[in-house]
Amino acid sequence: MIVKSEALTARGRRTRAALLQAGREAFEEHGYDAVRIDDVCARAGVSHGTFYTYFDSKEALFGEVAGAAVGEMFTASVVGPTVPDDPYARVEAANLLYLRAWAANSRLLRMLEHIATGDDRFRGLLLELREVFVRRGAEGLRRLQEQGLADPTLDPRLTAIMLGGMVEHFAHVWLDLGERADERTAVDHLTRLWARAIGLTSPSTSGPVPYVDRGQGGEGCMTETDRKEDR
Amino acid sequence: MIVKSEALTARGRRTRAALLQAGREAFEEHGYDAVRIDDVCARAGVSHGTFYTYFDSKEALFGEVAGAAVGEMFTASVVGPTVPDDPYARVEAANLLYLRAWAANSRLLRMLEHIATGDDRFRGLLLELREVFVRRGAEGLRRLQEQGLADPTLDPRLTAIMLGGMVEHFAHVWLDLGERADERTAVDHLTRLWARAIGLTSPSTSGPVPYVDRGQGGEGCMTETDRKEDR
Amino acid sequence: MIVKSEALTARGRRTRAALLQAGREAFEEHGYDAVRIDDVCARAGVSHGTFYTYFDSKEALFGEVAGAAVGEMFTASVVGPTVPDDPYARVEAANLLYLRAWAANSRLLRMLEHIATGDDRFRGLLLELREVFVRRGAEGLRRLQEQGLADPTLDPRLTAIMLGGMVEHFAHVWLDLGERADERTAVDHLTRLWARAIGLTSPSTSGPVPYVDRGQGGEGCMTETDRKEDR
Amino acid sequence: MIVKSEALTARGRRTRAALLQAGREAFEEHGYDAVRIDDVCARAGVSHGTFYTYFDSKEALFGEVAGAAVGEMFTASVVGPTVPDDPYARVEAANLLYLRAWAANSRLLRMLEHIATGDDRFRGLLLELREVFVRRGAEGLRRLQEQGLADPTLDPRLTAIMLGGMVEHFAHVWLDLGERADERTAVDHLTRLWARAIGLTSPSTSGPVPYVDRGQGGEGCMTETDRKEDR
DNA sequence: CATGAATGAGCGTTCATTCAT
DNA sequence: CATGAATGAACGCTCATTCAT
Repeated sequence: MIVKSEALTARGRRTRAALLQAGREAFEEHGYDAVRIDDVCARAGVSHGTFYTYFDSKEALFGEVAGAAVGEMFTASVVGPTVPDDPYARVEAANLLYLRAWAANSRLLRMLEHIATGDDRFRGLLLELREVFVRRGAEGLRRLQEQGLADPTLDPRLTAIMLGGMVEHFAHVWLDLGERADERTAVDHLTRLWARAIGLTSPSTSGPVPYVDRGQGGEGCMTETDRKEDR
Repeated sequence: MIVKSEALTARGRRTRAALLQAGREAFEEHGYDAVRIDDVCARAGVSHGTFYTYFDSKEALFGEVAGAAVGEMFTASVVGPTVPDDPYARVEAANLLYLRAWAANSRLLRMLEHIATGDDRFRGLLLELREVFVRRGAEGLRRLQEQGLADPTLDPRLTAIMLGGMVEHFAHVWLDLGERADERTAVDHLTRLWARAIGLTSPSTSGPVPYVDRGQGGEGCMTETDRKEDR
Repeated sequence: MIVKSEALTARGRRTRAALLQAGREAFEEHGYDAVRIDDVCARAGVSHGTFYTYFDSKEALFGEVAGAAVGEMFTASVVGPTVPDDPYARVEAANLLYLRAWAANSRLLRMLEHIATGDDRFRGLLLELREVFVRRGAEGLRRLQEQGLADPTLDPRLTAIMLGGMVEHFAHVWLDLGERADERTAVDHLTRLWARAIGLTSPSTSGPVPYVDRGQGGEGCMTETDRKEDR
Repeated sequence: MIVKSEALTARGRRTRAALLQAGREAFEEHGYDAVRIDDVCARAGVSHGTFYTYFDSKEALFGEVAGAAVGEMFTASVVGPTVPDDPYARVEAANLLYLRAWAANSRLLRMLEHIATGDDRFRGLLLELREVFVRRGAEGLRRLQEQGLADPTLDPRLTAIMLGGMVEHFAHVWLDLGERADERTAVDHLTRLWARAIGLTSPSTSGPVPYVDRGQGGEGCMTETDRKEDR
């Protein structure tokens, strides 16, 4: 994706940034199709023609906006070294970060998915984004498997796609479709499901003790979570 | 959604059906925006003006097409009584059916998601579809919990959304984004992840024995599945 | 050049003809670039959108208009059998017809020349037009040569191009650039120059006796033509 | 045509000359309409805004470019005193020079013709160019008539226009439309046609003896020229 | 003098929808 | 019922020209 941005003066950089910002807001508010170049220009406080000084087309603008969102996803969802080395805690931290990163870019990423359906240039961007997350997840799982902390019979890539998809999809349902849930409960559930799905065995005892039904009984140390009523 | 279909002659019914079928095909092939009324009419073999005898607008046509797809999803994904009463087997059957039902309607459902973003009428249809599946899943889980076969601390609705989302999202990645995987492996993984995530304890011993790491050691009775290499 | 004209109703045919006529007039009056689709539609009494029911583009409209003009040139400039078999008389008749045919299509043909410069589709039309006239002229000359009535050392094609060009160019100067001359004098001069250039020898004595300077004298039976003063 | 060129520094003169040269090249390569001020500036190595320091508009630039081309036509096509006083030889020399002068300015002159159609300022320039050549031709013919070397019944101006047009038009067909011919043959034909058309009688015997059919026979002292086959 | 950012009028084209026949 | 001609609002994009720095 070639970008019109060589040799800009300070003023030019300001205008370009204003258009980019205005574009991002407009796309988020109204969706790709509903956004008119005029809307973006009005919001950025420039005339119609100025837009084309900085972007070749509406599509090009979206390309940059989406690219920025993708970049933010990458950086925002890295589980830093602050988080303790406990696997469960790290999964939990990752889920939390992912939910939040998605929350910040939800609308744009949905748009990217839609546009990518019919445009190979955007399809590339989308697949790249996806691949980074899939790789990261698969790598994490493989390490756990090697440490004997997770079921070694699971295919790392497939599993990463499936469990990563669980989180992503929930984010969509929660944030875009209005499913009511509080963040803490959501992250707690996601993490427990994830951890147990891969058979995660905590080396330490930190984190909620994963449920293991040790027999046919069915009783155990459960606390009733806030049960959600149907709307 | 009011439908223009009262009192049609036989000929009229045939024309209407042709338009509906043509519309469905056109939407699936080219996507909502790219479809022109002309395309639909040409495919149905009627003149441009005739379209408006049967549908109020392009949107109305899509409404019916999407409604039909939703209906198919409902009927296609009911796990029949043929499947044995084993919980694991029923989850597996449900996953297989859901993957296949999605495969048959993938494009239309993605379109419905997209259109629903900006149109409340379609949003209703989408939420209705989602709700049926969520209810069905939550109900199933609650039953297992009551039978002591699944972790009773999980919120049924939240869990159903998350695990259902896992399947749905994987279907999208697999079918729409071209992730390579064979159906058997996919269903196997989805089912194992699902079953273990809820702490499913098979009353019988049918189905792959769920992996349970019974201690700190990490050895156990696992069979190596066809490990998939990264692409 | 594909034409949008299959299966038109009487009404459609009328509208199309109106647009064609309106287009021709507009092009002739204002030139290709200055003509707006709106102008054409207003003149034809239809709305803007209707234009595109019948023509794919402004260029397509011009293609048909130019094609019609070219067709008229062909038919209008055929020296009929009414003209006596005298070579000189036939050349004269041809020149007169050509001048008049050009007069009727001058502006359009100049536009065709201009557009053809940058567009191969129109270049083809232009070359075709030119070729027909060149062939016709070369053929005529060859016949005269075979009859021993014209200089056999002249290359028929080259000569036809040059003398034909003389007439065409004069038509342009006369009609488009406003050079003042009356038709009779113009045709008379063109014909005499043409005839003498190829060494035409009249078999009969009809027509103005071609000037032949039979020595160094320089006297002869000449009538002073209306001498035109410089402007 | 007022020109922005008073009181330029050396640097200014260089910039102006660069723009002029760049403009000429751009016009010749892409045609008036297709040339963007940006193209010219880029080619001249100056910024967009600088253009308007030296020229009032794109049209003004073309005016100067065209003016220069017209000037070159004037100087390039003067038959110098080197050419012997033989009339035929001088006509031949003039034709050759004219063909070559046209070759050097063909594209620009065609553009001038086109633009002059709708712009009176350029129309003036065009008519001036034309008038100079017409005058020159008419004057030459008049001299020959007075010397008794050419048909005195021909209107000098009209004849000059017609025969001059023959040469000019051939140049166009040859150079712009790609008619194949070699220069020598072309000049030979043009000159023979021209000479015989005005009934030129050579005082000397230099040059190809003009074909004169001196009776009804049709034989004569002709030499077969390289006969060109139809393409 | 040079720069290049900003301007904005202008135009070709699309297509869902209406309606006379 | 079917037809298909007519409608017209809407929008992306171009580019010559201006002007503050």
